[in-house]
Amino acid sequence: MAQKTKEKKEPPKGSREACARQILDVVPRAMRLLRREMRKEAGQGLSVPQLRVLAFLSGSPGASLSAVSDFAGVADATASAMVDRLVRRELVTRETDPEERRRVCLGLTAEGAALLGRARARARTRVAQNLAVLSGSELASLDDGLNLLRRVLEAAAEAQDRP
Amino acid sequence: MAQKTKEKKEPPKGSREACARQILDVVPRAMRLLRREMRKEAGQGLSVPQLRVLAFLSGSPGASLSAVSDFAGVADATASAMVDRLVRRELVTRETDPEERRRVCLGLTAEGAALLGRARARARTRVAQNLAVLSGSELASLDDGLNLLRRVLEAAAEAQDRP
DNA sequence: GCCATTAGTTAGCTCCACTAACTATAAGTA
DNA sequence: TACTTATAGTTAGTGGAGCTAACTAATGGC
Repeated sequence: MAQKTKEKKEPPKGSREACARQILDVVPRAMRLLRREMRKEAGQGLSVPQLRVLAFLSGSPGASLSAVSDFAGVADATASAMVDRLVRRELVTRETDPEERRRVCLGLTAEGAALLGRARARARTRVAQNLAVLSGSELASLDDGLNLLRRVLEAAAEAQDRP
Repeated sequence: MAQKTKEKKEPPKGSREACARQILDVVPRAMRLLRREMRKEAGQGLSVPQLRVLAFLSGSPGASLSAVSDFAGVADATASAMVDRLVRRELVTRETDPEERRRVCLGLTAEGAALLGRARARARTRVAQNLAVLSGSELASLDDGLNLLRRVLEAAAEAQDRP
């Protein structure tokens, strides 16, 4: 019954372990591709995390730093440094909230918004070009898979809050 | 009526652009999860790229540095530094090939192989736990999607060689 | 008024990744 | 043979991402 033939230590096909193995293999590769596409003129000097932060701020103007760190899934200090780099490039505004003076109000500058628009569109286009090797139905399958992966990530994020 | 009401500039559903958008969103999140699972006792102090290099050397003993950089998809200098860190931790052996004295022969030490085995198994298990939220058929769909993504990555890698 | 909590920042570390410049070996060629 | 070119790695220098720990400053509760 689904007994594996003890070839090394391969997990049974279709199992969670096999899928985990796939994730461990494919996700880092995909991430590398994204980074490289970003660096190659697509991202106008923005890193992937930076693009993500800009996109977040675009959708949540006035957000606090902890909102950013929460969204990005990194420590406060990391988010602070990331935001600081963006502020120095004048892509993001950072001012203390008049009420709640420990809070900080983040937002995009005009330049930041413009750059986000360009970088986002280009990155998407570049990735889309790479997707040309798939047929329409394959594209749909990939989309389904990504949605499932998203669900897994959301569940994992929740699980991390209350372990 | 899954017709969207023209919210901003959403690309048509199921298009390559929509899928690219998904990838841009989901892959970085997934990568973050992997990194964190690795750091949290799963990876015994190994980073994701380090684990990947060890796994590669496990399957290709005697590989050269350029083989590593090729596999990892990074510049030679990056691979050299990565390998150097592993050598300093005594997880990897590095000796010059007697024939072809500019070449280098890489391999795992016993400790490296043991650590790889542990870290790999644990990382897989941790990720597999997160997959528990999916049903069997969903798991299969995710697996399919990952295989498609893998194909895209391979095509992209080839395209990068001759642009 | 004091104390605990909360929001961010700073400092110090490691790793990843890049480019450019360099060394050393090998292979080709005049 | 000597000169040149190509190949394999390393070194140096830069910058971003991520972490923890320790700190400042503001708020809120008691």
